[in-house]
Amino acid sequence: MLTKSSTELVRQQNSMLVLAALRRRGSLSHTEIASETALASATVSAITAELERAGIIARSEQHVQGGRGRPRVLLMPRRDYGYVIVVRISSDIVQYSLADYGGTLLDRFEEARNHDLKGTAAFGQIFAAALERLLQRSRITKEEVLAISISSKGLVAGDGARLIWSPVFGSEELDFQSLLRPEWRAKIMLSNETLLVAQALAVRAEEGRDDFKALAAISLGHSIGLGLARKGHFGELDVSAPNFGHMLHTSSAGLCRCGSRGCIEAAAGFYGILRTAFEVPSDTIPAKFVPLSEMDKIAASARQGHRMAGYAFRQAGIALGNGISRLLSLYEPMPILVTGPGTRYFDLLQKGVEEGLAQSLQVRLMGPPEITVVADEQRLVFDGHLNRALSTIDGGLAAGHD
Amino acid sequence: MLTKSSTELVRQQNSMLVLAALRRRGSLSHTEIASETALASATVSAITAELERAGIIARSEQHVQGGRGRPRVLLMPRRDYGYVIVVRISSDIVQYSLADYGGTLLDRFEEARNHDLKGTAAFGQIFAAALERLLQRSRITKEEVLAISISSKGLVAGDGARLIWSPVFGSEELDFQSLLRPEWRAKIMLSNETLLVAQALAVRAEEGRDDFKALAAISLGHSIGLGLARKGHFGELDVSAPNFGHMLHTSSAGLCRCGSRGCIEAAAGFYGILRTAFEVPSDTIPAKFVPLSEMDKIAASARQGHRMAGYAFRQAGIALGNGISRLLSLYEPMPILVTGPGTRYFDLLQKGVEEGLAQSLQVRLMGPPEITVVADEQRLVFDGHLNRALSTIDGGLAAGHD
DNA sequence: ACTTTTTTCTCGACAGTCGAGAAAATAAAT
DNA sequence: ATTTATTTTCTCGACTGTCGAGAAAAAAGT
Repeated sequence: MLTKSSTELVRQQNSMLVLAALRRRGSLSHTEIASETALASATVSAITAELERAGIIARSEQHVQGGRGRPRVLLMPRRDYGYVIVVRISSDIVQYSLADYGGTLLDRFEEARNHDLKGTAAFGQIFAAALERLLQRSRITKEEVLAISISSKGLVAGDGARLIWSPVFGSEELDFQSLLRPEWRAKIMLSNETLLVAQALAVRAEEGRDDFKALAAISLGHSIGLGLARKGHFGELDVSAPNFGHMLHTSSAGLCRCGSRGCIEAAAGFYGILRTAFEVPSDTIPAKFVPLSEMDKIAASARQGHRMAGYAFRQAGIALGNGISRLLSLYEPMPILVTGPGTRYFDLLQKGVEEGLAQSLQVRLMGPPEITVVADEQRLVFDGHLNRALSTIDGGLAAGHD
Repeated sequence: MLTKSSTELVRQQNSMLVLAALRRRGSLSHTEIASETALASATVSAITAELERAGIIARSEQHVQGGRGRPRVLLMPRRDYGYVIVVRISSDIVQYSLADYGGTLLDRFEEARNHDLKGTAAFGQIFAAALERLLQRSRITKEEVLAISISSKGLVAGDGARLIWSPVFGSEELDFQSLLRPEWRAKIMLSNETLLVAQALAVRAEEGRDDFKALAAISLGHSIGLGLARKGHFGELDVSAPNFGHMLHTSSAGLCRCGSRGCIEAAAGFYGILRTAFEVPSDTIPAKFVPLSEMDKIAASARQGHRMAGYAFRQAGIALGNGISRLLSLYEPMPILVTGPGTRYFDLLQKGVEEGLAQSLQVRLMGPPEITVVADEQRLVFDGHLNRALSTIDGGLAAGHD
């Protein structure tokens, strides 16, 4: 059932529109906002006055200039309105970053993950301590932090705060909400890493052509991640991170470290490729973590014509291709963007991917999807973090009184 | 990018709300509308007055009564505001129905599909002629028809007017928009049949509990259909019909009549089951159409312990189970509702389905989905038709002037 | 100093929702 | 028969929001 609308909601929506425009473009003048949002000049005045009064945006002093006429005065988000903490949890390190409300990076440090310390309880302590350290280094109080955006590989619950399954902690659930709630008033956001990649790529794509509909980001590495970004009925971006890596590929295939058999990851993840290449029995997990150098060696021998190594990459490609074909069968056609450390072997995977794709009616009808390799996954993840955190902050601001 | 809002849009949204409430409940009084929509009484007055002036709704004469106080006067959609034509295209017959704006069925007839007459052109002629006949029988003009809602099994294009692939016409595309556009001013809507089932079931589910999130309807028969209904961010119902039946099950499996190999349908559709049961080579399509009596015989022998017959249903179940597990991997957990003629063999399929489901991490984590058999698919399809057609008409009415 | 140009701001008109209370219409009580 | 109580519907004024037009502001050219 739909929910009722009111004049207040109109203002809220249009406020968000103005804030989003400022976010996209950094800073805009009164007239630019009007043309960007299609709002009347008078409305822009009303909204910006309100936002300014609330201390959310400010007018820049030096009016940049050229031609004649009254100089434009630029409006922009006030950088000191608050702060955002971004945490990227990966298998070997945890990266903590601090950014301001304007989206500029203020501080960053990394901590190696201690693999001896098992369990979520221990991690929780280290995590909380690191956040404290981040505050102290920049002399910021908890109250000034508006959002804490955390990412990990794995499966995130619908409420966006609980990590249900992850390669790092297995199925031991990790609830960041309850971990941080008492002390922090910031909004806690937990996202799958590849979801953030999809978000960042979708924002980029929207800036270019405006016929953007949907895209899928696939991250290749030790595990296989999928992020989906689709434009909803009302023009809003709808991102999700389905459990692609552990979707069933073939029941006859090898054991996955999640405990099931035949997951995509078990064939296309690094350890799966290694297992096939070295002809390790398919019901053993060869390594907790496969260093890139090891993968590089297998790739090199594959490129020199080594049979099993080539076969391993080929099989991985087929698993990916089949998975993508199923993805496209269950969603609409969309371009595929591939990131992650595994992209350096994409030449070896490609033929298998094509083979795996060709088998389905969907691909025969619609043609194969456009598959592009995109570099710099870490940058995309961080961009996605900021994007998501800042725009939900803006949403809350527009909604609550302001 | 989001789009701007305005006070007019507010009225539009709230008008839709009122119309939707009247649709759901048949007829409501002023106060009932107010409580149902959470709108203020004054607002309800304004909106209903407008709708009444436009001839869309009317007050019923006999005020039904009980207690004391001023009697309530009931408002309801005016049945003679316009008409809706519903066409269900199935492999053997085409059913034409006429309903009024109030949603009551006025006329219905069926025509056997002539299987000798191949091709979409011939079908187009027969189709147009049948619509004319439907008008004449009830003495209605084309101008009074507000929507023509057509359903078929198969794959419908995103624009909701073109049939891209269907078991009936293969990949010969059928564009109902261009077929009917010049003469009819009605809105042409083409939907996958199982999508309509999902729509109808979702509407039913929403009436009961209001925590409804999503559901999947699977139709078992000669082909396998999937309809997905999910509640969007703004409370609206988002239905789609992905190409589930022709999603890849296993590349090693049999030939599908779509021309690909290993589709779910090729294992779980009637002809697939028959093929396995009779050990027909897996690269031949045994029959264009398998009569139910034939399937009943196979089922009977399976229930009496015949090995290959039981195996065939088991394999079909596994294909379904794997498919559902993949569906749940790529979407969120949701209940599965099974309809169609194939449900009479569900006892034989069930064990295979469970086996096929059990193989994935998703199911291990979230538990197996709730699977329910729902009877009377044809009724659901028709309900879905009316629901969809009438609510899009209402949407257009609220949007355009009125 | 005056004009031109461009941007920003302000004012009144208009569209919508809401709460409160008036008006309407009936049943029960006197 | 009249009054009272009760319930529903309708109406009025206040409030919030958007919009177009034009005034005010602030610079550059003449």
